[in-house]
Amino acid sequence: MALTKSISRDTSHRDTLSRDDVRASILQASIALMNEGGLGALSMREVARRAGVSHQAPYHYFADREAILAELAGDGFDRLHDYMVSAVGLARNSRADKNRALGEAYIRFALNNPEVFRLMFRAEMCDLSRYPEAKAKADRCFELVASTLGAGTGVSIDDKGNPDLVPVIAAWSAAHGLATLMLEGKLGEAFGETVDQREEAARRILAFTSQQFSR
Amino acid sequence: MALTKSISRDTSHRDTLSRDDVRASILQASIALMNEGGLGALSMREVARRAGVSHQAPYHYFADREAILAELAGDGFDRLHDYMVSAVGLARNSRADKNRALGEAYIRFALNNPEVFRLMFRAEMCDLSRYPEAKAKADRCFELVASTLGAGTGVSIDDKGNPDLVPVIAAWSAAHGLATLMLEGKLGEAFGETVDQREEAARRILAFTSQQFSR
DNA sequence: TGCAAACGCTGACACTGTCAAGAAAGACCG
DNA sequence: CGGTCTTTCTTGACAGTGTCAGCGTTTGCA
Repeated sequence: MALTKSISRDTSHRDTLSRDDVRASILQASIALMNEGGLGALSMREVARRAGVSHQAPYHYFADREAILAELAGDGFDRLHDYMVSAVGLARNSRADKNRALGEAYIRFALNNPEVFRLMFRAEMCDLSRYPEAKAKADRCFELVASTLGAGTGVSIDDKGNPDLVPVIAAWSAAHGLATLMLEGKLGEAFGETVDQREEAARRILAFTSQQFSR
Repeated sequence: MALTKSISRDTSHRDTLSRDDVRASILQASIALMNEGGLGALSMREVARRAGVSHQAPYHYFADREAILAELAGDGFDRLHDYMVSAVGLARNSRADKNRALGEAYIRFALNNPEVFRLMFRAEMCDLSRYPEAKAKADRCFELVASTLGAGTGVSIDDKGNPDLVPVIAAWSAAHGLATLMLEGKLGEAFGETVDQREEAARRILAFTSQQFSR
């Protein structure tokens, strides 16, 4: 993960901060701000203040605000990937179980990391096409979803040789929509206030959906 | 609709703008800005500039920026309601047809009004609990969804006398997730670039979903 | 050693949302 | 009619933002 990478020139004997240290502290301050006050509270100047550098220093590491957001989004996709991989790995061997585990992991990630989830799925926050690294991490997530769900729904090949993504997208949409609606509070408080209660509610709804989708 | 209401004190003999005219022009400028440059481009000062008033005038009609957004969101929910009502009315009598028409209308609205759709479903944009009028309009949409889909999936009543919303939310999530993913460009360009092409793709996916949901 | 690049700072600019205070104009009341 | 109150709208200010420019200092390398 970008935050903890320690590959750097050996500058540990110096008492000043190494390049990577500064970069890491900028990212760490960004994450803290995002989690405390939402994406709106993530300002370049406040980030710099928290990182203990001048308001201009972050520009030596990131071209602009969007570049920081892209880095955070990339990390988010990596972590979502972890969530999903381990959930699918733990699930029993049945395809239906793996599919449900995938959806549950997706929603668990969203509820536990609301701000970064918003960031990851909002086009105007960072245009991923301008940040190939982050885009690759996003694509990796999509491919995991497609290969897991695709295997489960028996993806067919159309006459052009492309796999039929319709069932994959349908199932992904169901999980993504549920995550989004819960995150934005559009389902009311009927489903509990704690994250645990909301996860349990999401599980029930997801169970219904995946039951419908399994024939 | 708030934009066209003309109930006002009779001040038409004056050559200056009436109160409602100013209010309407502020809202109109807000909508134009939102549609031109996204929600980020909707600033109080630019709105005032476009409406031809001083930068402070809008504060006599709206407490703050959020109040304008709440008004726009309310209008959006009214229009979404119109979309859905007329689509369901036109559909054939079968429950499945009405359900599919509802979902298609939902997505058509989202694709044709992307910015206001984003606004309507983002909690941090305007806290609807602070704007009861807009909240009522949102609730009206949800009730329409619940009554249409509920009738279609045979809503059961739990032991506390509450209807079982699980199937309703599951179906709503599927449509909402698809709308969101398409809107934010997360499904790639594989589904076409024009709104028409994307609507057609959405119809195919929605058709698959509703087929799965109908037993 | 010398030099160029990387790094970090201060200062400035245009922009934002919003508070404060005042001016103009209509409404209400004696 | 005169006086006062309220609404409407103004200009001015303040703190905050993202980011460009310019200037030192440090670093890595030839």
